[in-house]
Formats: sequence, structure tokens, C-alpha cells
Amino acid sequence: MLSAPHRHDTPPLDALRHTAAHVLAYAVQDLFPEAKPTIGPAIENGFYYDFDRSAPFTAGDLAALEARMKEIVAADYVMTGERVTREQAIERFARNPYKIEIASEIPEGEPITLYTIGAFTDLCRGGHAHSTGAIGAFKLTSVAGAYWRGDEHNPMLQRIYGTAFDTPAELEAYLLMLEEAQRRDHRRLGQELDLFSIEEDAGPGLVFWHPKGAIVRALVEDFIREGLRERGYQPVVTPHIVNERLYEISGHLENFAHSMFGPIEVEGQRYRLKPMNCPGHILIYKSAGRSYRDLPLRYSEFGTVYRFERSGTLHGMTRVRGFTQDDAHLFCTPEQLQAEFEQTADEAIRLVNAFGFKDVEYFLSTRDERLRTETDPIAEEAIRNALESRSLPYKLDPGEGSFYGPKLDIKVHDALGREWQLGTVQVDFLLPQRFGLKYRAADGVDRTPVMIHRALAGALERFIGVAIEHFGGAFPAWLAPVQAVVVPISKHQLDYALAARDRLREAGFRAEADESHETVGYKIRHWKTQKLPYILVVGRAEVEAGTVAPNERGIEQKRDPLALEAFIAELRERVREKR
RNA sequence: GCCGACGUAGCUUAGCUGGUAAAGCAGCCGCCUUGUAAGCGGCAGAGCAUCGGUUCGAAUCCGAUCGUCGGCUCCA
Repeated sequence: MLSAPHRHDTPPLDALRHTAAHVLAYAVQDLFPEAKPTIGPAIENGFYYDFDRSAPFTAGDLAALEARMKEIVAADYVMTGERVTREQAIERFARNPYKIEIASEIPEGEPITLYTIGAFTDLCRGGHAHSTGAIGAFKLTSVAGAYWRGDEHNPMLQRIYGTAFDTPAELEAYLLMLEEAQRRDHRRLGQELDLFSIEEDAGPGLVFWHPKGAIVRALVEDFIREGLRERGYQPVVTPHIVNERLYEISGHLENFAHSMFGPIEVEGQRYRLKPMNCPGHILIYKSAGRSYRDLPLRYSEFGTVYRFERSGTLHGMTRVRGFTQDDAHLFCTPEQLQAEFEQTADEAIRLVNAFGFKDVEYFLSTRDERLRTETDPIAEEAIRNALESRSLPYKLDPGEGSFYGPKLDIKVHDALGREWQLGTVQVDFLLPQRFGLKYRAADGVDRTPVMIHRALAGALERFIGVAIEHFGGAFPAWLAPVQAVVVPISKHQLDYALAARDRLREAGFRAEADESHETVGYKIRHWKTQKLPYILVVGRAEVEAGTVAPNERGIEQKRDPLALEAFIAELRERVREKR
């Protein structure tokens, strides 16, 4: 017998959820004895268990399984463990090739353990609650296909997802949080706020920006451009379609073809939609002789690229087939690499702060062992120094670097707690070589420059999708498609409202006037649902005093009227501070 | 791409075991002239994703295709 946690201990959540996975497998064994259990771990918000079964589980099956699981929990079976030899384990699971595979692959010297609740025994590393009664509340949430060991060459299994907590109240709170996440879903808000759409007639993964979404995008671009200008970047523009030869030279055709749209034949030449902007920027670099005095050269472009993504992976604006990167390529000498990289780190901080992303993570991705060259340590060092000089905590992501070099990834979390990669900064010694880039050094010798590829927002589509969820559609005043609407109480104030709107526009704001023949309540409600930062109500009193009565988003009590010019000053200040 | 679910007016949905589409919101037109989250009435709007099949008859059943959603995988 292996020692189980003491009965009165409250198990950690992941132990509780892991136990819930066993309970699920127990219930499946009872109700669907033909299903072969494979693996069932605890995950971030619950647990899952994968089964090999030819027929998929239905919603009705889940209900039946939940009922059986409740009985198992109520029976409060104690989780008992035993240590066995590899042979014993294999014999025990003779009819389950998955368990045999796991048992066979456990390294020599590591214990092999079986855990039992009631009449169900599972091959398992351990980490459970003392007994099934510890599962205070649980719910099966969904069924999905999943490949054995995540590899699409393996058989597809049926995965059942669930969640479990110590108490029903916590489960309830979690389910409420999921509802809130749904309300913030950028796909839903994108439609409700008329920001963007994806059109079946045009094709999946291709975004149509409506006027309100396009203005948000333009504002984000303006913000980014402002930073680029200050740092000496030069805008460039490159074609969306180029001869495929370019990607042969760059190596993209060899390494990236599976993500590219197919060739387009014109006059016997094969053209490709660009999947990346770098080869184009390289051609601009190459168009003239370069001296060390020219470096660093910083080319920036809101470059629209097209990548083939498998249909099942597309998701709103955050996973698309055509997108625009806030891309830039820096060409510098090896000596300049460090300083240039630090500058991009500062830019990243500026961006992330402006949008109020709190939960930011930096990842240093190194290249796969078989791709590593003698320049990798130099690049990694530059990245590490830049992060450390800015006191940015980071994590290592070994083997995740691009095919041409190591990189820094910037990741944030959305309303659902899902992690999104936004920007990426990559050091590249390879492409300058492949394209034969040169600069004349001070000693008169031609040398090869180093490149930095950087996109900090990443893709504007994804960035704004994440921002929509982050703000729940309630954009801060500097980003709101409409910053203020003037709502007259009755038609007698309509002229005043129109004049106030025009004054606001003249002052540089995005303002509307509500000319509808509706009640005040109706108009307020309409603009509230559109999440406007300010609704300016004007009635007889305001017209006489030359004031507006602001109804401010997020503030319950009514505000006193103030002079229109005073409001303009307030809004200007707020926009300046990006609140 | 793979597994599963789904696809009805601009949006959200109702349409039982097949009998020939219903409502709310939005829109338009009137009335009301309004003081902080839906005033009242009327009108118009889909042939049920597409194509094919079964049937006297299909939104309802079957098949294929397209798309969406939840996952697997991948990445900005």
C-alpha cells in the first residue's frame, strides 16, 4: 500500500481534478465497458479523460455519466495505490494497448503504480485526493476528438472535458466566469458593436473591417507609427504578390511552404501571395550599396500577409488567413545588435502599457538543437541582455525559435485566460547570408549585416481581437470608435445638439448627435449598449447655459452639467493620458 | 485537415413524430415631443446554407459540398 493523503486534508485542486478524471473513467467503465481508457490528467480549469471508442459520446451520454459519477462520489471510495512491476502492469492491462504503451515507456527505475477506487483500477502516477468524496462539485462540459498523444498520425480518441471544485459555490462562480467570457468574446462583440465580419461569400479566415472597427485599427496604427517615427524607422511598402523565386532564396519555400497559399501562374512565372514581409524589405536593402555609416537601417511596414491555416484552426480575428503585421526589419552591424534589440524591448513595453495588458509574459525561444549555429549564442545573449537591462522577467521556450534564429515572444492573456502570442522579435544571421547582403565597413571590407525581425502587436487582427476581449468592448476614450454622442431631450434641442457635435468634431473628436425621434430612455439605452465613453444629454437648461450633462460610462451617479468647452478639455486630457 | 455539434428574415430564436414558415429586436412609415437603460401603432423583410435524393408533399428524412462552433494540431 502506498500512503494516501490524510482524510481531513483538503486536496490541492489539481489532485481533486485528477481524482475526478478517475471517477469519470470509472463511470465510463460501468456504462460503456467497450471504451478503452487512455490518459486523463488535470488541466488548467478542470480535467479530461481520453477514451478509445468507435462511437462518439453524445450529450445524453454525458448526462448519464454525470449521474453515475455522482454515485461514485457519494460512495466516497478511498483511493488506494499499489506498486507493481512493469510485467504486472502490462498483464493487468492486456486488453488496452494504450496503457501497455505507457507502462512500457516508463523509464527504468521509476515506480510503476496502480490506483483503485471501488471496482476501477487505473495505471497512474498518482497525486489524488484521499477519497472520491473530496470532489465537492463537478460538471462534464464537452466532448471533443483528440489524437492519441496529440499526434495526428495516431488514432483519434474521444475526449470528455469536465471541471471540478471543492464546493458547489466555486463551481457556480467558475460557470459565471465562463458566461462573462462569452459576453466578452470578440466575435460576439464584433457583431454587436459593428466592428468587423467574416463573410462566407469571401472565404474563411478573411476579415472585413467595418467603419467602427477600421477606425480602431487606424488608431492602433497611429499609436504604433508615432513610436516608430521617434525611433528613426522609415516606412516602406512592398507588393502583396511576388515571384516565388524570392521565397526560394529566402528559404521560406523550403521551410514554410505548408503555410503558404499555392502558386499563381502568370506568363509562365509562378507568383505567391507573401506570407512574410522580410524578403521584400531585404530587396530594398539590396537595391543600393550600403555603408556602415547607413546602419542601422530600420524599415517598417504595416504589411499584409497571407498564410494558409487549416480550416479547423480558424477563430474570429485571432486566427485568420490574411492579416497585417506591424512589421519592421532592422539591418545593423553585430556591434549594434544589442542596442537595437533593447530599443525594441522598450517599444514592446510602451505598447503593452498603453493597452493596459497586465498579465504579460516574455519568452526567449531558442532554436531546435539540429538548427543551432555558432551565431545562436550571440543572438540569445543579445535577447537576454535586453530583457535583463529592462528588468523584464522571462521564461525559456527551448526549440521554439524560427528556422532562421532565436526569438523573443510577447504573450498576454485574454478574458478566458487563454494565452495569446502577440509580438515577436527575432534575431537573424541567416537571411542576410542567403541574400548576400553586404555593407562596407570602416576598414573598407564588405561585411554581412545582422537582421532583427520585429512585430510587436503581431497581427493587428489578433491584437485588436484580444483588445476587444480585454476591454469587453468598452474601449478607453482614446480608442473608442465614437467618443461622445450628443442626445437632445426633445427636438427643440436638436440644433444645439448638432452644433455641439460639430464643435466636438472641430476639436478633433469622434462625435455623433442623436437625431432620432425616440424617448430619452431609449436613446440612452441605445448608446449605452454601444458602450460609448460619454453620452452628453442636452435639454432646455443646457441650451440656455451652453452646457452638456455627461453620462459617463462606468459612473452610476449623474454628473452635473458643465460647459461644452470644459468637457472638451476633460476629454482631451483623458485621450492624452490614454485612459 | 481530423472528431463531434450546428446552419430558419440584418440579429436572437420558435417551428412535435414530413402537410407547404412564426416571433422579438433592428429597419421603414405614422402618432407622441420626450430629463438618463426599451412610449404606441402600422408596414416591409426569409422559403429555411448550397446542390442532389426519398416522398403525393421536405425547414423537418438521406447524401454530398460550403460555412460556423467546441476540441486535436500549428502559429502572428
